[in-house]
Amino acid sequence: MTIKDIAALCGVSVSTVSRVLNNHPDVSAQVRSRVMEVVQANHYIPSNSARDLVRTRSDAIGLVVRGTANPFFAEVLKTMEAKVTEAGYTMVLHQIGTCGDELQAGAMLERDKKLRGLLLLGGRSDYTKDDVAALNVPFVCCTYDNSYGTLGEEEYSSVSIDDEQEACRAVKSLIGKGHRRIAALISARNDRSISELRYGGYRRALKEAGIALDETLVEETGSFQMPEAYEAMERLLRRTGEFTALFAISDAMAVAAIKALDDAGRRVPEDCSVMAIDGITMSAYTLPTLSTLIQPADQIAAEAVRILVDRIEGRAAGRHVQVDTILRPGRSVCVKQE
Amino acid sequence: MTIKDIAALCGVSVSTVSRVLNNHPDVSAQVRSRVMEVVQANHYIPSNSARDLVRTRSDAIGLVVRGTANPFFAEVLKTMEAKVTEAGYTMVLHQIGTCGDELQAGAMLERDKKLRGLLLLGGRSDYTKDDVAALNVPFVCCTYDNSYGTLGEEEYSSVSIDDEQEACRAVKSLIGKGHRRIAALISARNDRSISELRYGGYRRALKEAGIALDETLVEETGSFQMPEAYEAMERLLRRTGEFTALFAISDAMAVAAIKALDDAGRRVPEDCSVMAIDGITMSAYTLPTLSTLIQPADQIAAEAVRILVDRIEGRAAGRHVQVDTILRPGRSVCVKQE
DNA sequence: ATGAAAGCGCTAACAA
DNA sequence: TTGTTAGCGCTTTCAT
Repeated sequence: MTIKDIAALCGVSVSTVSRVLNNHPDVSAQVRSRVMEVVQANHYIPSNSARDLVRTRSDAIGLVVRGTANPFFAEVLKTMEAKVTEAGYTMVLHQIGTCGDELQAGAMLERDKKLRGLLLLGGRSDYTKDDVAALNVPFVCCTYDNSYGTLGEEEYSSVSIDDEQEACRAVKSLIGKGHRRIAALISARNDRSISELRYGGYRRALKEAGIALDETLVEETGSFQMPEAYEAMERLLRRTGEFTALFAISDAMAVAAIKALDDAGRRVPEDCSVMAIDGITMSAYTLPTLSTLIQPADQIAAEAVRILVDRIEGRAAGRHVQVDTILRPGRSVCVKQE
Repeated sequence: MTIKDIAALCGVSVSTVSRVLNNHPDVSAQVRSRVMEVVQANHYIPSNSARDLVRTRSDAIGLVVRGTANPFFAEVLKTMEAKVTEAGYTMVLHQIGTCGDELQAGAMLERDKKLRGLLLLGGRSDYTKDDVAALNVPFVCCTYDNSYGTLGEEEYSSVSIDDEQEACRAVKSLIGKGHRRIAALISARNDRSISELRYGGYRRALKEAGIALDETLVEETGSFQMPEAYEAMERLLRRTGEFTALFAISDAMAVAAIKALDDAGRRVPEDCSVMAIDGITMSAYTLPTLSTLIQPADQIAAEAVRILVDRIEGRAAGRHVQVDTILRPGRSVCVKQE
């Protein structure tokens, strides 16, 4: 069933049908309702391929999300959609797996949907100049920047928290409670991800407090999933129990770690305080509730859209915004017991 | 940059470039590498719109997922993708919001991507004949069936758990531990969703045990989110404390309820046992770990793909499979205390 | 092994 | 207000 069939069925031309379908004003009410009737009756749906192909320009902003599982992204996404609409654009969402290439996906979307700009959520931090050459529209990296890459400040935009700084703050809050033996649960020491940045903050906090780094207190999970975090925590506890606090680079990992501690007979926070970064909804409903630094999803989303729209409309060059986290006190941290 | 530009740049015809891009055999190695070179150098990406438009048939199976937030869907999705590939098809994923229309989205995908079949994950349970008339390929409803609709058994396929039956089983397990005052946390009594089905199972379990239904023990959350579940539990506790066990229709709701109970000074499971249905990863890492009936994601996914492929290849009519849940014992249930 | 040309379904000039 | 028509970028016969 094509637009031609509908036209024939109605006894009008394809352009008239097209006009009805696209809400163009100059169609008589009679013809309009007759066409709609036939469209409904035949369950006709226009081909987006044909539409996209013929349209030379759209008001679409693309959002490429990497990693479906991340609950934090769901919140960001919601606000982004609202802000994009508010700015008079439409949003085209595209999800890819953890191993997908967000720049390639973005380039395809740009091509197919004639995008005006691109929002990248949860991507890699090591783009090269050649990588981004595939993109011909402005783009904003959300929740990460190009810390490990070769891009100049002017060549892209970003909105994120200062991962190193905030991790440092989290660990210092633990130190402020009298803790000096502080373990760390990270995904990997050198994976060019957020983990590496936050691990750096952990090390700086210790250093600035005059505490020597003890590598036996650091455990790598190899992923951001709860089962792996639980197992890593078991390994750490098997190796040493010599710590009174734990810093985890994500909420999900912290919650799994709390269970591992509990299973090993160590109460949280009495025997071990636990502090994390993320601030997802779930960790506010677990027992004990998690003490964490919240990444402000709404603010990140709003800022990202604002920057992108500014760039699209020619009002700005590459801009880089770092938003502050907000401390969400839970019940997983207490002052060091004697 | 179009295929024409690439052709011109290489000094060959568009058909030759097309052949290279689609890995057709009859192109000389020389020409092939030259074309690839130019494609790379110019970051050329073919237009999917144009491709989809001209292709009359594909090997694509569409998957429409309703509700991004659901962590259970992520697991199902993964297995589905694997099974679809294994069967020699490619998968096209399309996510829609909770308020989106999965049948309309499916029909669009079918049109655009020339689908051979459709997998529906997390949709409504009340399709009418006219609703599904928009679909011209076989489809399988996953995690739900058409309990409230008007479809005949032959008109569609489904893979799900028996929600009423499994809820009944969950509540009976509580009764088996000596509980008779069992509260229920549901999303709504009559929302034509899984909640209504599971609430029916709750009522039947009570009835078959000779326990009168006490509506004051039933609380509606109005959503499947944790904050709403927590608030609903607070309302319930404010109204009455007269129960020794709680049945929640989902894991996430149960975890939030446990916190509400804890905040009200009621220990789980000593003062109140909690039992749910879902079996998501998260609830195995909260304290106390949740006792729940697991929906076997892998099995549901595998079964759904198998049925769909059978239908596509003409080997079967509408088929309806109900898979059993698996009890995952946690620490949230114990025998009734005196 | 390569090229020429038709046409997928639609929108948007341009005509009438 | 309505119809005619030229492409959008690509794949695919059919020639060569």
